[in-house]
Amino acid sequence: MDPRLVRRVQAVIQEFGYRPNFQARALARGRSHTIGLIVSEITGGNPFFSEIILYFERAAVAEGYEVLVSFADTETNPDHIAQCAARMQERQVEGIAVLTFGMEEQLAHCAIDVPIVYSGADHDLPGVRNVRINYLPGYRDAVRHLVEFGHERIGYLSGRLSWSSLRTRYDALRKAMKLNGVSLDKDLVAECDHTWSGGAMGMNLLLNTPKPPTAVMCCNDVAAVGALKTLAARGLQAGKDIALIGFDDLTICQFTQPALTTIQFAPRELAGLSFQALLEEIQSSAKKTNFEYKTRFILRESTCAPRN
Amino acid sequence: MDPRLVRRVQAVIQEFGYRPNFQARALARGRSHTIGLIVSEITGGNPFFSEIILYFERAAVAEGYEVLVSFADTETNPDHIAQCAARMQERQVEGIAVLTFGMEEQLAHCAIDVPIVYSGADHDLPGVRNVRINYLPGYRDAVRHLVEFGHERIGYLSGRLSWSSLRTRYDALRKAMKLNGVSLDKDLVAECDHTWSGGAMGMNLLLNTPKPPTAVMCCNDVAAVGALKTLAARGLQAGKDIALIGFDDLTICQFTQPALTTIQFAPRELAGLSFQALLEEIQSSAKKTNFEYKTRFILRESTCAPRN
DNA sequence: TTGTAGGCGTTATCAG
DNA sequence: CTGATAACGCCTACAA
Repeated sequence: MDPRLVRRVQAVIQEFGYRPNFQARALARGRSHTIGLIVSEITGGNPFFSEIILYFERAAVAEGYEVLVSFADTETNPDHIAQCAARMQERQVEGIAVLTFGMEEQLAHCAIDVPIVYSGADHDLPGVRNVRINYLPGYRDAVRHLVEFGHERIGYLSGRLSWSSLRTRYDALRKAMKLNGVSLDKDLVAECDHTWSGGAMGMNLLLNTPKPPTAVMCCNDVAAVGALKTLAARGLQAGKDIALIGFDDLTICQFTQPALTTIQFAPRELAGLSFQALLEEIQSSAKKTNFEYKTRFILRESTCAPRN
Repeated sequence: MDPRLVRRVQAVIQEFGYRPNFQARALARGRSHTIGLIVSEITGGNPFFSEIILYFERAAVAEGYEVLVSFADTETNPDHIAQCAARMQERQVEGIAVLTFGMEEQLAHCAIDVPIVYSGADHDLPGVRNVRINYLPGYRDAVRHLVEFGHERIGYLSGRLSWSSLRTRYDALRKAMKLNGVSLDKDLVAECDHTWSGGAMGMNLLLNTPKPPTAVMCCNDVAAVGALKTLAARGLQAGKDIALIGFDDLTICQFTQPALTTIQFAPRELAGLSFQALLEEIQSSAKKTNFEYKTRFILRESTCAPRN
C-alpha cells in the first residue's frame, strides 16, 4: 500500500477520534475474540486466584482476546458456575477456561456449545480438554523429605473431602506416602476448611489427638499459615517442635516465620497452560498437546526431625 | 401476557437451545451493558485486588452488567493503563472504573469518551468523578494510639513516594501526627517498595539508623508482614520490642504472629462505592452522591509501649 | 394484536 | 482494483 495514504488515513482517524466497534465487527465476522475464565470464589482473600486472572489475561490479550472473568461460588450456590457459563455464552465467548481445580462438577451436567478447558478435573473425560495436574512429584518428594527426617506419624490438614479438588490431593498424598513406605493414619486427618481459620482449627484438632502427629502436611498455604497461628498460640514452633508443609507456594511462604516449606502450584504456569490448551481448542488445530502441570517440592525452613 | 404462551415460548427456547446474542442486541440498542475495571498489577500476589475484582463483579452482574478487567502495569509501562482503557472503549464499555488509588496519572492525559470514575485520585478534578478516600480517621487514631503508649520516635515504612498513591498516604500520616502533637522525622522514613520484600528491606534500614524508631507504621499490610520477617530474623518481636501498624486489613493480619494492628481499607466497600458512582454516571442521574470511604483503625496485638 | 421493514457498524462478496 | 450491497442477529417503530 501507499505509505502516504496510510498516513493520511491515520491522520483522519486521529482527527475524528474513530474507534472500530468491536461488537459490530464480531457480529459481521462471527468471532467475538472474547474468552471466559471461571475461577473459584474464595472468601478471605486467597491471593492464588488473583494471579491466575492476571496471567491468564496477559496471555489472552497477547493473542488478541479479551477476557470475561467470573468467580464461581461453588460453596453456597452449586448452580452459580453454570449461570456464569451461560452468561458468558450469551456474550458469544469463543471458549471457556475453568480453573477451579476440581470444583466444576456442576458444569459437566449442562450443555455448553463452545470449547471448554478444565484444569485439574479429577476424571479425564474423553471429549473434554483438561490440563492434567500431576500432584505426585511434589507430594512424593515432600513425604520422602519427612521420612528421611524419621517421621512416622504424619498428619494431614485437609479441606472438605466431599469436594473433588480436595479429595484428589488427599488421594495423591496417600499414594505418595505408600511410595515412601508409610501410611496415612485416618485419625491424623483433620477435615476442616481450606482457609486461614480452617487451618488454625484443624491444627488444634490434630494437636488434641491422643498421639499428635510429628509432621503435618496442609492442603494449601493459607491453611498452613492458619496452622502456624495455632502453633504459636500453644508455644510451639514449626521447624523445631513440629514439621509443617504447605501447598501452592504463595509469595507469603517466604515471609512467614519460619519460611514455609511447600509444594509449588504456580498460578502463572497454570494460567498459561490453560490458555494454550483453550487456544488450541478454539483454533481446532490438529495437534492436541497433552498439557500437564507437575507440582514441585520447595524446601524452606518449616520442617525438622520429629520431637521426642 | 398469556402465561400459557410464555410457557410455550420457554419450551421452544429449551428445545432449540436458543440464546440471545448480546453483541447483536448491544449493536441494535446502542448499549453494551459492559463496564471496564482497571486495577493495579501487583507483583507477588497481593490479595487486595483480588477482592476488589470479586466484589465489583458481583455488584455489576447484579445490575445486569458484565465486567472487563485489566491489570494496569503502572510500574514498568506507564502507557499500559491507557492501552487498557483504549481496548475497553473498542469493546464499547459504557464506563470505566479505575481502582488504582493514585496510580492513574497517565489516564488523565488521554481522551476517554465514556464515563470514568476514579478512586482515591489525589486531586479532585472538577469534571471527574472520584470516590474520595479519607485516610485521616484511620491514621489519626493509629497515631493517637501510639502516642498514648508514649512513642515519640515513630517511623514510616513507605513505598516509593514518587507515586501519588503513596505520597497521599505519607501526607495523611504527617497530618495525623501533627494533629497528635508529634512530628515525622525524615530519618525515620524508609522509602522502599510496597511489597513483601520491600517491607523486609525497609525495616532493616530503619533498625540500622543510629536511633531506631520505637514504633513503625507501614504503607500496607504486605510490607508490614515483610517487616515482621526482618524483626524475627533480628530476634525482635512486634508488640513487645517494637510497635508495628499495617494498612489494608487483609485477612492475613489476623493470622500473623502477633496479629497485626492495622488501618482498614476494605476492598468490598471500595469496590461497591466505585461501582455505585459509575452507575450514577452511566445513568447520568441527577443526583451526584459524594461517595467517600473512611479508613478505620483496627487494634490487634502488634503494638506496645516503647522499649527503653 | 401481529407482522414487517429498516437500521445498528462492520465485513465480505460480487459486479463493474 | 474500486465501489456498491447484502448479511450478521437483534430491536424498534410503524403499518396492517
